[in-house]
Amino acid sequence: MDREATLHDVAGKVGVSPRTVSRVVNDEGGYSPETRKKVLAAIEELRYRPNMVARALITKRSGTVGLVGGDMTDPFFPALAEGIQHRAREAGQTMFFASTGSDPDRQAEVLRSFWARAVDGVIVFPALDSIDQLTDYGRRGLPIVVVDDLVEAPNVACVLFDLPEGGRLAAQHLLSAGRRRMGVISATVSPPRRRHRERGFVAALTEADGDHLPAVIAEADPTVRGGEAGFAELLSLMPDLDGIFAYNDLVAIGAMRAAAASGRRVPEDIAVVGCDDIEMSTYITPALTTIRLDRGRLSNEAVAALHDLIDAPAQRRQPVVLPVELVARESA
Amino acid sequence: MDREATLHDVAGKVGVSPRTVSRVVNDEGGYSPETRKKVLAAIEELRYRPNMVARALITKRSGTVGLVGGDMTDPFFPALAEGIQHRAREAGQTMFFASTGSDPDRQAEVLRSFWARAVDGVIVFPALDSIDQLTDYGRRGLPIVVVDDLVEAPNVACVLFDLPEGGRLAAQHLLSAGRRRMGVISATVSPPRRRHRERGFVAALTEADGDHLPAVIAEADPTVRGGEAGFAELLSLMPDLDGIFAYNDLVAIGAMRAAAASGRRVPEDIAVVGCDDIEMSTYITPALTTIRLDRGRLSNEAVAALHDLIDAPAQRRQPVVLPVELVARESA
DNA sequence: AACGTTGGCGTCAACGTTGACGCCAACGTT
DNA sequence: AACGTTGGCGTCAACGTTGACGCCAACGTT
Repeated sequence: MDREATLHDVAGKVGVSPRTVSRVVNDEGGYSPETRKKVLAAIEELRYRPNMVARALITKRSGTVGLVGGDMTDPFFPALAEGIQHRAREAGQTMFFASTGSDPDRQAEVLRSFWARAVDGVIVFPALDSIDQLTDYGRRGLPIVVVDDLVEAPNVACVLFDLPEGGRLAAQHLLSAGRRRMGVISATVSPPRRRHRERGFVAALTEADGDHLPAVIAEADPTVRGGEAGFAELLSLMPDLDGIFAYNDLVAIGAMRAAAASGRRVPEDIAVVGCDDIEMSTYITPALTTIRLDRGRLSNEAVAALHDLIDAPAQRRQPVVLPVELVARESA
Repeated sequence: MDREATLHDVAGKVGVSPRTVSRVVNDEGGYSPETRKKVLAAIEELRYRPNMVARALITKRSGTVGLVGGDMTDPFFPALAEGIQHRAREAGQTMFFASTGSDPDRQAEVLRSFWARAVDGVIVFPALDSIDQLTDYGRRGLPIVVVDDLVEAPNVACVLFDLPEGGRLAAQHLLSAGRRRMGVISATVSPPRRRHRERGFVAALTEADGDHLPAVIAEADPTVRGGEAGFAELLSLMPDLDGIFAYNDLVAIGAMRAAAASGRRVPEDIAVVGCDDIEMSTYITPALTTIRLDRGRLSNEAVAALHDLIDAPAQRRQPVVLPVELVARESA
């Protein structure tokens, strides 16, 4: 438990200046092959590791990225965090993680703490009404990748799924299964400007021919329990409901449970389409028909966009839009 | 996007030395109320935030904790990470996260990177055969909380669930439901020294009176697919199997699926008990009987143990053992 | 032979803090 | 009146790096 070795210790051992050791450590060049060999040997022997804190203080690069999520217990999230963490590690970076519960104040606190720790960039699942915060940090020079929203600001890049298309696919699937009286369960954590799924769904219904009714819309927490409540709300708006498009798979599962509890069969009486394609959706009975969002793809694109932003700030870039697909199983 | 304000800027504005501003920022005392007020006003106006990197360089405290997990996509994990992150944030700390896939080399890499970034401590779900690593870092002065294993070393504290009791509860439940030919699906990622569930289960069977057979044991990945494979393996060892205790709920779900696919009914033909009590277990059909591990409790205890260790290193402490309970649902 | 270039270093200062120490005026104590 | 204490600061150095710069010997060029 003695002190960690520093550049100075290595330099002393080899008989060169710390600056030369630093050059070797960073592969800067400007040293002879023999010096290099001796330095590397001393590094090995003393188990020297560069102190990232000291390095960060002067370079303003800490080798860290922050992930700001809504709620880790949302089953959509872990695979994403895992992917992002992987990619970041491949780039030699370590990942901070914090969740906001979609609360803008907590998001502000999280961003402050990340910023004070000199993160090189952050990937954010924005909390409610927090665009100004993000714009502000972008202007102050923090590279930010925003997921699932469009933010126009310096140092901000956007990566989103084509959720309107997801809504359209869900609507078409339900329509072609003969459903005529449909409801959407939206999420309270999703502000109006981010209701892309819902917009796509409603638009597809509006555009389609046929005798179907316009969709009714309920709002709920994005959880199984929320789905149960959302189902009840939809039912009160349209008692003979025959199709549901849910904000995510958890909500869809909740809706299916509530449907079963009310004596309705899924999909015979009510067809249900979810969104996300979490693992559970395959294992549930009936297996859930859903809009698949490719989380591996999202992780890759988000990290790539962030590194882009870090390497070449100031440059404008187009939002990255990721395709979605409908996975037909048993529930619709 | 101009430079961030520093102590120096605040000091200049107020007309005191940076050291005095630092004293105010850290509530050290040694300044007059009027000075304090002026300093706070200037801090507000300049939007000054202490630079944690500079602070960490000299205090050797970075205000960060690291969480080293096996795999974020294991549904047991997110609630835990969420809880830990919460508690850490309450203490003003930011959380690093990295997963190892239970690979000791990756764990080594993760610990190196955390250490280089001066984490104040880490909470580790140890990878296979990685106790020496942990002992080593403990000796070098890193406070470590190890989950679900016993490690005797300086700066290392242990928090574990009473898994032997979990195994015992599962065995008793299956026995009292009349099961006589039982199998255990263990996990490949769990080294022999950490097979507490299995030991408890087998011990309870051995101790119990009756005409039941000794348990057969299969090994599998701790996933649904693993559970399916584990079921097949158990069946090949004991074709008329009537009870299963699975490493975790995912494995139990896999076993139930394989049982159904083979035409067996759960629980009538084969009773299945899982372990963890993940959310999905309530929603699956049949709902899973399982050993509940209280993850909120684990988060709290782990963070508390870590802060204990950080505040008073060197001191010996007892492992914290958390109780478990059996939740009877439909599958057994 | 005189010159410019370059390889291989070293020196110094700085990043933004805090620990250690010192100083002085104001005050209380004897 | 002389003294010790304490409140309220300031100064300086250090944490472990890297950027900027300079220096010198060795070499190639004309």
